[in-house]
Amino acid sequence: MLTALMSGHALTATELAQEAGITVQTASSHLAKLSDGGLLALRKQGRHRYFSLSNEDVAQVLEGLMGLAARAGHLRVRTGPREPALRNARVCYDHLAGDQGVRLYEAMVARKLLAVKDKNAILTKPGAAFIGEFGIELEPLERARRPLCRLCLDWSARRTHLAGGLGAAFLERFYALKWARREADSRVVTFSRRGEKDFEALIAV
Amino acid sequence: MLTALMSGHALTATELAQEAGITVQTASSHLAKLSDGGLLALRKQGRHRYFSLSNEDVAQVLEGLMGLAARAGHLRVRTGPREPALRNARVCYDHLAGDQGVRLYEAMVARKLLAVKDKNAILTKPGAAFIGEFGIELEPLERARRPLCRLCLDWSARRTHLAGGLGAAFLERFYALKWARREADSRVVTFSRRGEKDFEALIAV
DNA sequence: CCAATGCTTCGATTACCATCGAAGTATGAA
DNA sequence: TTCATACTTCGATGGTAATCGAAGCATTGG
Repeated sequence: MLTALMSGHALTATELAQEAGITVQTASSHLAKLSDGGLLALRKQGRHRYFSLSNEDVAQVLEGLMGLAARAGHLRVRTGPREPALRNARVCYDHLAGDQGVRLYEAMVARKLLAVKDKNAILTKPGAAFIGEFGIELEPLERARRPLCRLCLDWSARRTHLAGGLGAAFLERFYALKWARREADSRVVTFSRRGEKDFEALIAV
Repeated sequence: MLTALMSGHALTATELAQEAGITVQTASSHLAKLSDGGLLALRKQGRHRYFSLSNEDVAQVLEGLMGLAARAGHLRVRTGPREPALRNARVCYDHLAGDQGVRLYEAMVARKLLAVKDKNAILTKPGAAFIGEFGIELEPLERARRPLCRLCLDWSARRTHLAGGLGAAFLERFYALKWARREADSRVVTFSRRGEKDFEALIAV
């Protein structure tokens, strides 16, 4: 919820609950605590209650915390109880989104397999070697008209993951290796126990 | 423990446990988590393990967090389980120390009843009015040789509270009003239920 | 090699917090 | 008035984390 408020916009309790994937009751209790703690400002407007970060300092500290988390590779956003599977791993068009998608992307950036500049990603030389070792053929992807690497924003509009031809290739490879499969009638991607372990090893630094 | 490490010195697990008022076992588990999280750096030296903040950014973020907490008046340090009463309120020479002592001091600073400059505190005009209303006679204190306002550091050497003639006068007044009493054979100061409430009201902004 | 010191790991207990259904309050619309 | 919407409060539940005693590991000094 705090991350959502980093935009600077004021949001209602219901919107924030949706953002966080929790019920309004739960959100209400947390928002009350955050307000009491002086982190949030409250503006009543009719039957709506708009919450926003109380000042620039709060945003600054959050920015700092997120920076520390990102550097340590611990940006795994703690998922709410609502639809946890969906938040963990899901299909976004034809590539992997959700926590696992974000982790894959961030690990690749951290290991300099991807070079990100101006919201565009480029596969580095070590990156090309990496995907080759993982069993993805680079050539046909490069020949295709589709861009190799694109960045995709999560619904929360805060978390980036890898899309484009390479993103799709990764997911296909996960399917082929039986690391994961797609649930019927759902966007949920389920990792097998074994697959999860191998996936962890793949993205480990 | 993080606060203790803000000094920039590296400290051992045992020292940090003492600082936090917890056992070494508990400290060890927390230190392991903080290290895993990338907040702490570890230097082994013989049978000692020295922990320190891993980099300047961590210190920066902590500083920011403490700033937010201080501004909101929520600097009440979460006390460990060991000797909680002692940490909450105790006698330091002849004035109030522990969380309650710190809160009193910080509330007075926040309300500009005390002006702090260069680690010296001065009672402001509103401050003089405040203590008068509270039933402390200023004149005899000012005539005494003892300094009116002195700042005293907690054993943790991180938390400031009010000492000097005024600090002593406050504690005396708390005794006189039956807000608090000193436990026998102990430095612990116990607030009555009523006294706690009135104390809260006194320091409320 | 043994004892002492510094620290970690294990296991069990306890306290606490998040969570959400249900019910209550407040505002606005019909 | 009555209903609908937005939100909070209450209460019960389950899960999780802090805590510490006991035991284990590692280093040093004798």
